[in-house]
Amino acid sequence: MELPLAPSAAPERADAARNRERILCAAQRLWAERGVSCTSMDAIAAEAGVGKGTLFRRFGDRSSLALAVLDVRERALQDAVLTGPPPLGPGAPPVERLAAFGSAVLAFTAEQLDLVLEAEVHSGGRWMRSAPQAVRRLHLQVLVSAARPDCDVEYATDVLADALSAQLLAHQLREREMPLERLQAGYADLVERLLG
Amino acid sequence: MELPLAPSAAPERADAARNRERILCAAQRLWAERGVSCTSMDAIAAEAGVGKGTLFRRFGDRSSLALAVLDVRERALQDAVLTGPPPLGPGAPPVERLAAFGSAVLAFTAEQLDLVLEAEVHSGGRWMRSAPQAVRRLHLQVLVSAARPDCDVEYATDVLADALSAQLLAHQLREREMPLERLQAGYADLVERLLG
DNA sequence: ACGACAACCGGACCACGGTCCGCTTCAACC
DNA sequence: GGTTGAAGCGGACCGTGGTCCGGTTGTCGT
Repeated sequence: MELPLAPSAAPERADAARNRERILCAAQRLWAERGVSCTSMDAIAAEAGVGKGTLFRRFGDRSSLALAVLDVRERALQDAVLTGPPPLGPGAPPVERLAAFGSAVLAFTAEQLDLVLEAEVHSGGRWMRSAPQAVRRLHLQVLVSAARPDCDVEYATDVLADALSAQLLAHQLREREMPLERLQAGYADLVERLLG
Repeated sequence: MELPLAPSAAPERADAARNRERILCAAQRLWAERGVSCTSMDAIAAEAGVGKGTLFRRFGDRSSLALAVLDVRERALQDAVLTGPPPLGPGAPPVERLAAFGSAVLAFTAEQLDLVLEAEVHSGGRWMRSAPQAVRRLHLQVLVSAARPDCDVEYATDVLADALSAQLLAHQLREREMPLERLQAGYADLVERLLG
């Protein structure tokens, strides 16, 4: 979560770092134990032994905190995409990579649905601009462009990104009770139809 | 918003009906004047000359009120779909009807983006189950099924419905500054690719 | 006209997310 | 070690969405 956009960014003070870690741990623990929607920010601050102000200065708001908690796992996924074995990693044809990417993201999101929902939904469009989402989008766009440059690449990318949203996934998984495997297959089919 | 699910539902008391109307008007007026996100429920209750409790008992919560305000216009769209001229109404081949439907919904949503966002986003998945959304979904599903019964109809329906979501539209319109016409064309292309 | 009951009303009340500002603590430099 | 300036801290505070319950008002049967 440290964002040293410029290398000249001031280093973090020791107590600040310690508190950040404590908050992250507390959030992870409480959200896992009591559920995301049943855990207030006050409770997290208290669990971390920290004032409310500290929490909010560090993380801005609730959905950003969720994003920060997700960040570690997200990096693992990014690594697998950038340097892992095909078809998720480089080496396979674009359409196959897209299907594999969809599968991976769906699985990732399904594993921690509530958390991703928190980050994605209650953030007034900030989600789309968040770092991990931007990376995902870029990856999709590159592959779409490689598979079928003769179409509206941006629009196709939007559709493929949106089909992986936590909201849609939550609806499909919980309301319509569609199993994950079916959604993964459906996404693969969508990719094939759209770009194949 | 009266929901006489069973015809035997108790009739509405006169003052209750009057208050419901006043609230609906006040909400419409204030939201139009000051913007959706800048208008609190307190303000609406005050403008309507009604207690807060009345407002919330009638409409449950903020997003449901937004839904109620949208309801009138939604009906017009439904009529056009069910009894209007082709290609939006009956008579055209399914793929063309789907493209026309997408166009209409996108235009409808774009016209009142903030309101639809309010109804769609801040409602913990209740949006998907709302009456208008259910009708839209059913319509999509029938057409998809007619156009291409040999695929995962439910999944395709989900994708086509999701591609019309206000969140995606807001992102495309505001963040990426894609003009509405482009999105309508993109949707038509999506339909063609997916089902043609 | 009147009484009785249910539906309805309204605003006090609560919990929560988020802000603000006076005080504290760190760390860098003498 | 002492001084100093700034980064950091925490909890009082605010506005908002949403709930609750004692009092009121409409409606219906007589």
